[in-house]
Amino acid sequence: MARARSEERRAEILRATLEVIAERGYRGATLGAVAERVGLTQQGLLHYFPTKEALLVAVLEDRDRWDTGGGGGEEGAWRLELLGSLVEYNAMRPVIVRTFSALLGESVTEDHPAREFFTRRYTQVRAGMAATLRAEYGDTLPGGLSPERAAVLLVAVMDGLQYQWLLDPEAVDMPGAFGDFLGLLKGPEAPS
Amino acid sequence: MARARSEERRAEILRATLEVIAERGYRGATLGAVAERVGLTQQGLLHYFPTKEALLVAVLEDRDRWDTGGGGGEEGAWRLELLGSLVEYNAMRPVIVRTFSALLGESVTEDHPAREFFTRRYTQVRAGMAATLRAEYGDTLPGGLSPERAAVLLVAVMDGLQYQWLLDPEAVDMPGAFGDFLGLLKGPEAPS
DNA sequence: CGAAACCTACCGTGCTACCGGTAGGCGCGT
DNA sequence: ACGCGCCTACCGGTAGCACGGTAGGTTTCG
Repeated sequence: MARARSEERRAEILRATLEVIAERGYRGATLGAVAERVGLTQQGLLHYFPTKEALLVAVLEDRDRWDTGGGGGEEGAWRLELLGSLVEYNAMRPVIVRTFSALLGESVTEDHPAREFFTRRYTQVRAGMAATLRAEYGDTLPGGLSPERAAVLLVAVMDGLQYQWLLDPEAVDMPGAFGDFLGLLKGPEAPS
Repeated sequence: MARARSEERRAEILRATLEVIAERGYRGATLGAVAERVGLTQQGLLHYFPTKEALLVAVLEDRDRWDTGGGGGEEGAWRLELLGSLVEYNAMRPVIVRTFSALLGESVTEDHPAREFFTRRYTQVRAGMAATLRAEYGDTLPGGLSPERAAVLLVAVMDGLQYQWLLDPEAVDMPGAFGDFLGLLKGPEAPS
């Protein structure tokens, strides 16, 4: 029972950390703020995660499990049609989007603990997307690009849209815009 | 001479600030680090810019002048072909790209002093792009999108590519990828 | 002389992290 | 059955540092 309670606590803490990072970024986040949100003192929090950085990597690993686990096949093999739904899903989870957009932004700075994570993650995701595209369209997409080159753009559009959407949700229809892009990739439809 | 020297100093300071933000982000940047880089004490620095935030807005205004001034017409009317060159130019200025990518990332957090700047800036840039696209292609792009919808994607691709490129410059050919996207926008070429 | 351009000294705050507790539960030997 | 010791889950105190910012000088130049 104590063990279960402990796991539960850790999950609470991770959720709270996610929120706090969404609000202030990693550098702006403080152990005290996270602790307060789960009803602990800062010292109690450090009992579960020995350092601030440990907390961050736990959040990152959590995410990693989540979207390599739910993604279907082994190497992040998203079905192409499902990508649109993913974006729609994200549009309903602004906190998570904010967290990872903030972290991505910070991660390009020096010695940031999330940098390696994101670097590796993006190469994986690009490879996965490229594989999916190749499986679906062969070596040349309808738009004329190779799967690898299209994959870079696909990822770029997803990230870039998130920033515009976070800054001004009213002005940017994220899922719609992503759909537009998918349309471009698929090339000009023959009939109607 | 003192006046000239002063202006010169301020320019030095802004350049140093840009560098420090590129390395540590705004929140991670410290007045001491900026001061050291221009050979001042932290208090000497505060003589020129009374607060840390004043320093940031100066950097932002500087950028604003730069790329509304150099952009050609009034409302950021970039010629479409020049966008490719801009991306190539950026690929040679990693420090600036890093600075603004880091700031963009931070700006989605709460109470960030750059948030309003980015929000306004993006609406402007989108509008400018849309105007350019409309001038060049009319109300429907070859790819089938309206100028406004294409503008969102254009901006998203530029930003998204920057992050991938900053994290792994070897793996991502930023100008090439952007060229690919422009190709998609322009739709399938008729002849060859 | 007077203003601009600094510097030295200092303050208050906030943050991470360590040290040393304490309270309760649980196994274990006798 | 029961007490002993250990483990988990915390909290109070605080060290140690870095940061942003203020106050008040001092040099330097016109």
